[in-house]
Amino acid sequence: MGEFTFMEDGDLQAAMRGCTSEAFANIVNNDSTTLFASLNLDRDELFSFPEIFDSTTDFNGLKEIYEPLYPVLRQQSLSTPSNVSVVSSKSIPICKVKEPEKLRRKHPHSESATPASSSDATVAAKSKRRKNQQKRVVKHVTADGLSSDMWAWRKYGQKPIKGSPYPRNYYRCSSLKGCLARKHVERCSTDPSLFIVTYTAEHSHAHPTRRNSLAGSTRIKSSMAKQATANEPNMPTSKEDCLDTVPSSTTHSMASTDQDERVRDVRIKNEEQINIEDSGSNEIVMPNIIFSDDLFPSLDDFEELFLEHRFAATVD
DNA sequence: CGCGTTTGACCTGCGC
DNA sequence: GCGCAGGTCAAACGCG
Repeated sequence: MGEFTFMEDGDLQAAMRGCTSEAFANIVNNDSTTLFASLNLDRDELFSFPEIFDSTTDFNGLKEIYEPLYPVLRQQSLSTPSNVSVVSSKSIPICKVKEPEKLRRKHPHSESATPASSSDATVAAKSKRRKNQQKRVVKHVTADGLSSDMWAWRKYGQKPIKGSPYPRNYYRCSSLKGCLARKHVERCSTDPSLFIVTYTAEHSHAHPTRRNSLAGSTRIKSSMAKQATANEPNMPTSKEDCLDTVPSSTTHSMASTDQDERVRDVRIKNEEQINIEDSGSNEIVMPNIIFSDDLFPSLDDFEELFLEHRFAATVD
């Protein structure tokens, strides 16, 4: 915490508030110089705190990033309702996502679509939300992340997507007949190691028990992983290879300890709670998780993630 | 036999 | 109104 004494809380808050989409775009482009200019920050000053910029590709990195910021951000969130964007480590992979314009058309009620001018307002007024544009949860996950989905899904369609070399797969919940939950999975065209998973509607039934769902969905998972890696010559395609992609927390879960199960539950919850109303133009990719910029998790969400991870780390 | 995927056809929303 | 693209349906087939 002492590392931040150089910066008054107000300065930090200003910096965080100043992390607009423009600044975020600079992060996306790894343009730190422009980023610091847009944030009105001294680059050298910031780089004197390497823990902020150290390579972090796991949740420990998230902890390292967020822990020093937490009290300040928490205070700010309590005092001001304004949006807060948290600067991610520059080493966290960033995935440029879908066409913003198209998304605005499809999700005219998203914040990013707020008309800035009368002409924009006209355009926005012309746009109509699709009938079935219900609440959506967009996640970017790795192949491992795909395997950790505890729901039972049945594939009902596949479509080639314009502009993407990879097809989109459509799944519906097969745990209960009549459940309206849907999801579609497509490989991120800019980062083939990532998959864009979009959930629509909600399950009309309780979450299947962990063990049962694992035991009952082995076939689903392996086939999903197989599909996920289809059209990708560098990815494993055999069933054995696919099983290799299942994270250890899942593969050994059948005979895991309660401690393991608790940690796994925290990890699963971390993924499940990234609820996004509409997808945005830019997203920050965490390991198995990606946040849309205009849907950036609220500070409360981040706090919960942080506390849960802290707990998980303690258990570990 | 039950439950899964595959895949072409069909439906629907949206831009022009 | 037309065409395009995304989303869904359903028959055929495969697997355990």
